[in-house]
Amino acid sequence: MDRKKIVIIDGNSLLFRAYYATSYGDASSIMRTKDGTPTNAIFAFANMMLKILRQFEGGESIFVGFDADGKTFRKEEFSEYKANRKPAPEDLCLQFPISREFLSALGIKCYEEHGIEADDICGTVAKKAAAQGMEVTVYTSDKDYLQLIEDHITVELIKSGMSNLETMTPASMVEKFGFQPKQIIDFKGLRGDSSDNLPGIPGVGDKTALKLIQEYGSFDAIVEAAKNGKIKGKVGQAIVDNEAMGRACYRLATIITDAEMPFGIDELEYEGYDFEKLSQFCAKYEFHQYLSRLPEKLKKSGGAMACPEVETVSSLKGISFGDEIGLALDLSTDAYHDETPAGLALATKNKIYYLSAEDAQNDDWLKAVLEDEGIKKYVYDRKMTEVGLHSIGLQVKGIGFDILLAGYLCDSSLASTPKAVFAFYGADVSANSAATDLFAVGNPEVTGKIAFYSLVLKQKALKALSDAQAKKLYWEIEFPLSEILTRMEEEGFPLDGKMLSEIGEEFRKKRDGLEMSIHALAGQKFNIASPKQVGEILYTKLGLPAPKNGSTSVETLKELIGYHPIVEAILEYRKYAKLVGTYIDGLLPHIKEDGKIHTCFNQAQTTTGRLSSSNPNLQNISTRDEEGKLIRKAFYYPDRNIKIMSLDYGQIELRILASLSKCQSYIDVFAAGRDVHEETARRIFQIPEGQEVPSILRRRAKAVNFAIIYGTTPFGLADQIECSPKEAAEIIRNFYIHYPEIGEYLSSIIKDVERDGYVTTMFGRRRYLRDINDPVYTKREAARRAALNAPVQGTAADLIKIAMIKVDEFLRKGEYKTKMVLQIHDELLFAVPQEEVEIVYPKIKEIMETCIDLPVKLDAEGSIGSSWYDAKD
DNA sequence: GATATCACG
DNA sequence: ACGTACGTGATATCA
Repeated sequence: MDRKKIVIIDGNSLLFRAYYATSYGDASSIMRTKDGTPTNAIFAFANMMLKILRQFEGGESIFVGFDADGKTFRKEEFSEYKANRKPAPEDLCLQFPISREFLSALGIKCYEEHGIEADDICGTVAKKAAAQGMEVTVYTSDKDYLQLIEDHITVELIKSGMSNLETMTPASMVEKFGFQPKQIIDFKGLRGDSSDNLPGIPGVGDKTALKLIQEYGSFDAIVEAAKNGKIKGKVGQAIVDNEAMGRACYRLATIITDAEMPFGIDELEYEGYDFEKLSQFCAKYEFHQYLSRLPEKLKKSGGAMACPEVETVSSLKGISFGDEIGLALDLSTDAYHDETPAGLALATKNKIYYLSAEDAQNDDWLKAVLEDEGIKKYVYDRKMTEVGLHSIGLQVKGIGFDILLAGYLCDSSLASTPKAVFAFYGADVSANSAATDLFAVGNPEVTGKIAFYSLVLKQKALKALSDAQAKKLYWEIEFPLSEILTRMEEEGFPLDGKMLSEIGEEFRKKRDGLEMSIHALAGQKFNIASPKQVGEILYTKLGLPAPKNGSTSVETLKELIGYHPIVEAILEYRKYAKLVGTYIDGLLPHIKEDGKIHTCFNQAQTTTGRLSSSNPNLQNISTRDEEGKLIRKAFYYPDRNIKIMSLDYGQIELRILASLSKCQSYIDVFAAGRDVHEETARRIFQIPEGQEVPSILRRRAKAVNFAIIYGTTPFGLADQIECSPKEAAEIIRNFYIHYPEIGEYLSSIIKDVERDGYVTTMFGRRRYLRDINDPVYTKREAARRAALNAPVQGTAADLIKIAMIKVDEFLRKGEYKTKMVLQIHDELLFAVPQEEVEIVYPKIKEIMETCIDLPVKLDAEGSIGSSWYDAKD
């Protein structure tokens, strides 16, 4: 019977080799990630592992031994031991901990222990494994290991570079060295080892040592012979004189093979790599090709989740389902309002059925299943599923779980793709299966997989929600909201393409006129849309003072107004080009036959809990610029009886900050209905009660309030309000003196994120900040600022979502014709028949202001108009 | 596909 | 000495 195989690796030895093999004598140009972390040794090390793992056929074991830092028993015994060694380069040291991370992701066990070295650990494992009947291969570049060689222990000696290996067996040992493996120790006792700073017997070199060993066999016998005068001359005398040193070198060169190990050999069998962990590792360290090079079969299987075959059927006639199925559409994810699904899949735990859209539309059995509320449908992206089914005339009831939303609540930074979400729950979502691209339209296999995983991962997803303390958020906010968003998207928002084009013509004329003037001013034609060419004209040709980063952004250009008339012209050109490109030509193709825009409200996109809007984005339609705002005139209901009503929360984030921090003076400002920026100005700039607040100070105070919410540093604030960082720091200090609870609250957030790695909103929504302890200052600081902002922005997002649910409930219960149509973070838009305005406006305002219980007063104000433009003050 | 710019809260 | 406001999406250029 074949012996089971085990591969043992001297981690330190390999990493050293890997480092020097890939630094090419020039440490400054080694491979690094974008942020500067050196990765060359890890990369070469990983390739070596790949080479080894590729030979695995199943049932092999693998283990890596490392040196721990600090003292070893050898150093204790002989202070000169390895004293000649230069410390490892810093770029290599930085990679030692990464190697542990890598091995963990790869599912390879490693071990290190204070007091002993990697060779003692590897030696012990090797001997134990061999004694248990395994075939052992040890990878190292350290020749000391050769003493371990025996019948079932082979050493792969790594020579120059990384790929050059020399296989050492008992036979090849004798052939190469002229003695047995064990005798390496005797050899070292005599000859010493300059690399470990072991002197051995002075005057005894390779040849003499070899001769003596061949003649006498062992170090002991040689000493004995020398003492008896059998070894003549200087050599014999040197052996006698230096016996103690020789014995010490002998001991030091001896690898310990009976060290204590807290694990058994049977625990080292390779069980495969953790796909998710490894893909995160590869992303983090930018090893973009690595995963695809690993053999598929080495992936740790996701348990009992092998995906059954997909059977394409034309009808569900004769097929019965239990009370739970997975359901998925064959529909591309970012265009579900533009296209209809090619088909759909229904999954049970052991069977998947696929129907083309056409067959589905004509199949009464399918309709019965879809409309049976008792059959719970588990889906990935409930909103898209419903919209897609409706688009081919199918109704669905009993959608019981949306794994996309569940994944989002567990980790808001999770990509909203089936692949990322299923992988998050431990599914095997390899890219190299037959179906390459998840969500490729017209692909029954992929659609089937999505249906299947949506079904079988539901329990895990529920458990994860529970662990993340996000069950309430899920069942009371996100899941009910997804149904509301479905209706909002399907309802759409009217846009008059003809009127939009007319408005656009004005913009186009102005843009084209400006283009002519700019070319005239520059004395040449160039592409004004190209920042590169603009920079060349401004900073090279016209000699305007160039900023050090070469930027041509608004902020930069505004500084340059007055140097040359071309600057203002470019700014204006940019404005009209943006309006035409994004809001005229960009919106027109999105108008559907019903004269409406059907945006997509992405519910699992932002890291803070906000929604986002896309295809097209209706959350960034111009309003600050007067001309840009004209775009909003084209959004109106052709039925002039239907008005557009907007209600928005005033100062929502500051109110939430006041609540979260329980800052009484801030709460009081809102309770009294005062202008918060003015009040802040009064306090931090000490303006007496009776005196008016100068507008410049109100502006500054407003910037300070924002700075607090955004976690700004004095430098950032200084930049905003154009003062010195010193003054800005003084202002911020002053702010915290007047609002101490806010300072304490923000400090507690930092403590939270440093301890937990995440922060939470008032409703428990988490945001993980994985960079919070990153060694790179800018990354760490960015994470800090995001941590300070996330609870505020996220709580505001929770709040308006709750308001939406309650407003929707009110409108439906009262059977109003009023429809909620858009959400823009702190604002809700409604289509309201004139006759309902008087009833719904005050009621919705009330719901928005009272839907959650806070120590601070909330304020929702609204306006109504015939167009979106007119529904604004 | 990455980068710069700019629209919104 | 560094580099410095949070969260989005769409468009154009350029490699």
